[in-house]
Amino acid sequence: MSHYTRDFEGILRAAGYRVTPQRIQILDALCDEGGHTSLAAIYLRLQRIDPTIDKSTVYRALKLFVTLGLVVSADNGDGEVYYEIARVQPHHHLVCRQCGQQQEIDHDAIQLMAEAIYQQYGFQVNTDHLMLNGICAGCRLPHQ
Amino acid sequence: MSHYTRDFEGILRAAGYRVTPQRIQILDALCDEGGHTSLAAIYLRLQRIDPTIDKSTVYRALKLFVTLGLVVSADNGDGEVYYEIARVQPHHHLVCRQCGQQQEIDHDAIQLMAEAIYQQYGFQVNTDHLMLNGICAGCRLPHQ
DNA sequence: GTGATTGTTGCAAAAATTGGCAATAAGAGG
DNA sequence: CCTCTTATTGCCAATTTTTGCAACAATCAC
Repeated sequence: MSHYTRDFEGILRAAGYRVTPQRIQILDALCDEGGHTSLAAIYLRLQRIDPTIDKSTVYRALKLFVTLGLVVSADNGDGEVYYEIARVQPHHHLVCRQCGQQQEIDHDAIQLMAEAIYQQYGFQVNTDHLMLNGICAGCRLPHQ
Repeated sequence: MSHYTRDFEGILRAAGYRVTPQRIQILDALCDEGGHTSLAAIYLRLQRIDPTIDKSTVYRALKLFVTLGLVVSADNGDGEVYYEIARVQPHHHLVCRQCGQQQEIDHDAIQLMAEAIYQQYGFQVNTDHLMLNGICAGCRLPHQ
């Protein structure tokens, strides 16, 4: 599976975990779905490929991937948790409270904050994937 | 109940919601527990005061308080979600991945980031209560 | 390959969270 | 104070998420 951005199998093995077809399929599903994907969507997709995969396996795999940093999870605010393959260069999202639209931003602004915190508190922040709420420019300004 | 930092009842009423004994008791529990409190802890405490309060009522009340901004919720990373009375001056937490210790920080560093994002994207971030993971100074340095 | 070791899986049961609904009670208006 | 309106509650059922465990299979040593 060459569409992975990282050597997931190697990372799994290096951490002492096993590479199973279920885990590979779950990673594949995450990759193919592209952007943010919910657990329900992943499970549905897997069902079509291999109906014997249990939902608890998906839960466990996703939790493992998140703790390993392979996958990044975020709560959209609508209650559902979304999962996404972690990129090498982390990025973040601005979610508008008004229109619900999401905007990706890069790491720069976050990096600034992380450095300030490091200076002040000696704490090394690991900001993989932030989800920031607020009001986007379009909604903030009265439409003219 | 004068130990509230804000006029919760007024805020509830102003938003068209009713002030019920259940909601007051849940707010009291949040206040008295001080720092971060889990839903389970709140429910346990309420049971001793009034065993007729249903768990679903606690879920609903907490969800309402969060959307109203009266209460702030954060995922510690250990799976459990924690709730806390929102302060007027928002603050944030640094959670160490190694030792699990939490450190409170004030809004300054976050404010900086929010301003940078506003400058660059026109997006007005609403950062009520952030939970940042990383490595604290004690764990990062080899103990000497 | 073959066998041993042990992490993983699927299943089922348990626990947590959410949703529907009739009865109740908070708030408004007399 | 009484009545009316309707948000809220408690109860129950449905749904989602987690957990325990025996069978299975990935990995390693040979």
